Amino acid sequence: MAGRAAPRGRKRTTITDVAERAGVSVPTVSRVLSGNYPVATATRAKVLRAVRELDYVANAHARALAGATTKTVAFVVHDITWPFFAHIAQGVEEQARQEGRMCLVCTTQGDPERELEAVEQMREQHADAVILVGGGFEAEENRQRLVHFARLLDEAGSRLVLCGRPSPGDDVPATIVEYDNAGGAFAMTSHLLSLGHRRIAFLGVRPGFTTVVERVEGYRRAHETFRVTPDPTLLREGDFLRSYGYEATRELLAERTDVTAIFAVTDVVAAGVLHALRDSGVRVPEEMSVVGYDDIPMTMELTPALTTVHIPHEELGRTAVRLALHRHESTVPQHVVLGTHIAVRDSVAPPPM
Amino acid sequence: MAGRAAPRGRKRTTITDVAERAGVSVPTVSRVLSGNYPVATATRAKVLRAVRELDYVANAHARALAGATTKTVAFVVHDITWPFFAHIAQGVEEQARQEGRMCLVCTTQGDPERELEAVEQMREQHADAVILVGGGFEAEENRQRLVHFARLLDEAGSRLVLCGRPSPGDDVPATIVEYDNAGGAFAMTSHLLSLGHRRIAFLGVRPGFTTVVERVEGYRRAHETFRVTPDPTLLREGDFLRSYGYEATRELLAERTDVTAIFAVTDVVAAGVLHALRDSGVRVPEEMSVVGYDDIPMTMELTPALTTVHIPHEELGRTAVRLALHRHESTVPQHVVLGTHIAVRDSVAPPPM
DNA sequence: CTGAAAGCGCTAACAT
DNA sequence: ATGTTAGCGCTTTCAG
Repeated sequence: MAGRAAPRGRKRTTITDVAERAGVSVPTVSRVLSGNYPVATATRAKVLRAVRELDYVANAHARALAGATTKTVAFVVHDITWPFFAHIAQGVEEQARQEGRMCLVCTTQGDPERELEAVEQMREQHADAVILVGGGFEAEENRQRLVHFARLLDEAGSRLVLCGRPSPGDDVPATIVEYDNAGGAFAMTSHLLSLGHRRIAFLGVRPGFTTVVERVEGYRRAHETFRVTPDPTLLREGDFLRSYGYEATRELLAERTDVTAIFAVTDVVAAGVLHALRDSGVRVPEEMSVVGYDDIPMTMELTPALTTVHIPHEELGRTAVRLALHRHESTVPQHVVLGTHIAVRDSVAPPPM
Repeated sequence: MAGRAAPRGRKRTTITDVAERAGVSVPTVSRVLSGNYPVATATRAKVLRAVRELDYVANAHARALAGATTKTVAFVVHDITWPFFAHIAQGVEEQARQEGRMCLVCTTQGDPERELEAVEQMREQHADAVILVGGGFEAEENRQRLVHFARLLDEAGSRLVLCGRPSPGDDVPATIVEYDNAGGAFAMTSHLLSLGHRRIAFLGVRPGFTTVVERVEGYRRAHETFRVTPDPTLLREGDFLRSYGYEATRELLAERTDVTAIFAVTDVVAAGVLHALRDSGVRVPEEMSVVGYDDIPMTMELTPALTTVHIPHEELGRTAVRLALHRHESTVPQHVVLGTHIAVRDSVAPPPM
């Protein structure tokens, strides 16, 4: 004897039960359910009735093992409660469903170790695609790890997708779906510069963190274009927390009075900035302009409504899934950059004086 | 011959490859990896080395099929971009990971049909638990469907969990994790009544939708307790959208002037309410008190900061997973109601005059 | 159009 | 402590 005693879940109805009840063979049931093979109408009817009567659903694992595709897409994010990720996840889920896939999620809380574990787990699950969402650190070690994952997944017939993260190198079997991160920051900074702002603080620099690096680059390029030399002490290091925006702003105000605009690395940080300015009695935008990045719904609730850079979150997610699953079609590119644009609201004005 | 030609993904490394490379039998590799069986140290080392060299990961499907448990937990939500759901999801994910499970997500956009499909899919996946998050309609048909699902999942050794939705009946094999929805509304309404408010509008009634029904019930009970008869025309039907809050408030203001407080069914609706009041020149809280429900982070950004009912989102999610997975332990209850409480902020004051 | 037979990769009794 | 064997539930050649 072999196999094991039913581990806890007792009798699940299997395809054999259906076959017996319908008075046909197992493969016939399989054919009816797959629907990709000729089956007599009467037979099909018998089978379907048995299926219904028994409340049968196929065992996805058996199916996957026998060779049919997995029908799952995996996505790995830092934190699903951050609107930035939630909205991308939304796009992923939508497209996945449209393509007949289920979604596996993993959150890493920004921990590279957990990202690693997550990818391993996804590999075990044989997901059709593994989508890594959001920025990461540029360290060579990370880059190599990504390349390695890309190859492993590729060999296994799956696909690594980097969504909102730059390519780890040419010739890596991965799908890259970026948004024009630097471009958005460039446009926003230009917007401020063209209004006359010359001392624009950038809050939330994180050396080596891709997302931020790109945003800072856009900030710099705009300054160059306007032939303005940005004051390096105006670039402040920080994370993505609201509390950071608050504190950094208080410090900034305590230190100097020449700043006329604040570019927060994310909308959430900008919320903290606005709060600090209100607490300090600095009027926005009359005395200080404030801008953010991401365009999450909350920006509408801020006072004043926040001018920010719009990212096509849902489309990023949808595109990630679509490109990965259709990578074998010749018309489907494997590296795209989606556009960003400024959403002008009420938190920007020309500098005072 | 049988089996099928590798469908697209070519050679995945299997346990057999590892066994060969390590010079041991397949079950030995299995034992090393499961770690629940004595294995000679030297053998273990050889195996682990082979695993590393080959970048081997076990095939989750084969494993599941052979009887080991699935190691996945599924959750079904309306919309992952709603903070209410995202935060519960966060708790689910956290606890699932802690219990060594992966997470499957499905979003239904509130469509009962899609909820049905989702549960079917989850059944195929043999998730260890299927967590339905959020309210639903009370229709008898839905109730029966839930009971049916509960039984099917139970028979299959899985578990239906209702998170933030009342029990569909006694004697149903399901885990219920609620929050004190009516209690929160009761406390909030009492808060307003005790400050002297007598005309409290409730925006967002949805007949038959569990979440709302309970909130309205709390509203009513509080009125009874204060021996105030609520004006039925003050209960307005609507959905969970910000735009509804806006429009309903404009209408309300156009119709009558005696209302001194507005209870919005959710914080998002409250955001619309506040916006409408600002546009109408009604000061909050001096001329009108406004409260919400859910306590999502955004409430801090509203002007004024919103007084609302706090729901322990993360804990709901964590509890759902924990209770479901440990349902066989005698100390683990299968129906809990987590507490809610008011979070007092700046949007409430005594009525004018 | 349908059934018989083989095998996907793994785990769990059964023997040593 | 390790190898042998059987089988999880399904899909897929291959025969008829």
